[in-house]
Amino acid sequence: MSQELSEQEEQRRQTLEKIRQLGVEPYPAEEFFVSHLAETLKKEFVENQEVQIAGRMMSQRIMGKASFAELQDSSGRIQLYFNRDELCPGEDKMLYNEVFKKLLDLGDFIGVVGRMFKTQVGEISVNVASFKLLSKSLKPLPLPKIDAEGYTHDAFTDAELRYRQRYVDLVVNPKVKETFIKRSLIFTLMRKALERQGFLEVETPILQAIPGGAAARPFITHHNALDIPLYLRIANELYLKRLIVGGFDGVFEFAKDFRNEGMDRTHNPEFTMMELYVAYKDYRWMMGFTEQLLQEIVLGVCEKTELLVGDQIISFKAPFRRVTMRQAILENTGFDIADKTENQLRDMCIDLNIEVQPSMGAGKLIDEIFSEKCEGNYINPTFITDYPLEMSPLCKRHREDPSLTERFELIVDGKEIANSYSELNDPIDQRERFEAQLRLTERGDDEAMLIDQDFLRSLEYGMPPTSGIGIGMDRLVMLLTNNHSIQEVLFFPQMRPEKTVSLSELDKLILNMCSENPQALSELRTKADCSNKQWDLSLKHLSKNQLVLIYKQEEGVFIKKF
RNA sequence: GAUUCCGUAGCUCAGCUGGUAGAGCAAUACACUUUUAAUGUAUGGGCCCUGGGUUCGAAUCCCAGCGGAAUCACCA
Repeated sequence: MSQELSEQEEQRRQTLEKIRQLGVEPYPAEEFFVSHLAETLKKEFVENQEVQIAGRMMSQRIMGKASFAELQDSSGRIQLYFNRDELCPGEDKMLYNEVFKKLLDLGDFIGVVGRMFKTQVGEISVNVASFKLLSKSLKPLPLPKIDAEGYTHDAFTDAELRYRQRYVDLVVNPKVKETFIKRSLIFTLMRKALERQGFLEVETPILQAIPGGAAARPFITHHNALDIPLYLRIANELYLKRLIVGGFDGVFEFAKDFRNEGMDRTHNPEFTMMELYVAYKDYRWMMGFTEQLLQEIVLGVCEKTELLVGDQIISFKAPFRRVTMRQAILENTGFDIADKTENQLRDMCIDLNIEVQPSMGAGKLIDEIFSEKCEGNYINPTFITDYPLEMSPLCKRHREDPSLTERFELIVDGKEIANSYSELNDPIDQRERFEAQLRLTERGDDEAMLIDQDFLRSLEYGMPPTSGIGIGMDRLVMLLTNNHSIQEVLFFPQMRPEKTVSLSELDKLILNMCSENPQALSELRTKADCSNKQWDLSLKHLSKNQLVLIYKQEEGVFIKKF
């Protein structure tokens, strides 16, 4: 697909040619030895030290026989000083006059050998003795500039462009890079903490025949050889529990899960969840473990337990507050949900102006009340505990109240960050709960769970008492990096595909002659003044890009706009 | 899915109640040996998101579509 080139892109291609004509390879193969990173050189300045550095040239200030440029590597930027007569000591000033001044463009990768010095203004710089083009850039980058007062001008801010072309975003917006470095650090810290406990990192299937472990709509795909539908996992819970049955004491997985639901600033179709299962523990133990884990991670990432999210200060200092679901609803609405029937709960929802559907059971109704009226009010980390039985089909009954379960969710900044159970290990109870879910499906709840027979079989062999937790990693990263949209913490958030249809003149001509009303193809052919070959090509192009529809009927072949 | 806002040069944006497309940065050319949002002079660069309509005339008004953002709904 040949896209029209802008003037600057044409110029850069011409420059590329000139470089080749000079005998310089714009994409050399060999290694360029790098001795230092920009940031280290600035932090540990040693006058006259010889260094070799590489990166993108991000600015150029040419002043006749001397010039300054900025080199950006993975660590940051450092200034380069090019002096014509030092760079080209002999008669031939080509390298400076031609290659550096004219043939290098902003964004090009160069490697530089030189010595450290400070300019008169005190800026740490590299006095370049020689340089080498490492890779030519053919597209101009957006070039935000920071002025003396620290204000950024011409910042590359268009969210659509930033997400679609994250590589550009990363080159040009250092804050974005920071976010992703922090993301990685969060994963590393969590992994280390889990390994320190002796837990085993495992991998379980992403393609599942029965999508279980959560209430959500799955993506469906198809396996050709087996000729069966397969689902992208919505959770890995049931597999991790099988491993506990198999005799591991603690297993965890950083799992990409997939849910075929709406997209907005807190939901991406694929997201990352850390799930952990520990044998012989209960949800109370897990609360203690979780608050220690999070406190440790927050300390590691932010160097303190308090952090600014939006305009609120959130403290991750353990212990976190613990509130039962019943208390939470009582606190926030004045209603007591204890011992209420489904109908009473439904009336309660109506009183609270919460929309209800006939498919909703008692559990779902309580969940609605909580998420509508309570969840948003818990800003500091809070464990909400003891959820109603019906909405927690994989969770053990509460040891004191059989209508409740031993479950908690961790709410921070009004949003769920983690969900945890004393896992249900009674196979008969588990089968009944699945069957209850099945009845919900029949009532029209398309998220209720299917019965995973093999999982039940594994429970029948016996699973030790186990506590499990799932932590929404993307949301955790959002919190710890103070980003309020999930797209900002995913390198490549899901976007609608770009329409990259480029049409030839003839394509456009034919397209303009078509309308939503079908017309005979032969009629159109006579109007279009072109060769048969061009005609054929254009039609194929247009129909391939779903711009026109060509179809056959008894009366002949017809064409219409899609 | 609903509502609101947005789509103009490589980037950031201006362009009023319709009348020949603008600025800064970037680009090109020239000058300039410690500058730093370097500077000075000159020059080039636009399917004004797409398709219809109204009009003598549309970047501008109307309709539809595409893409994005925000809010809500759905949803962990």
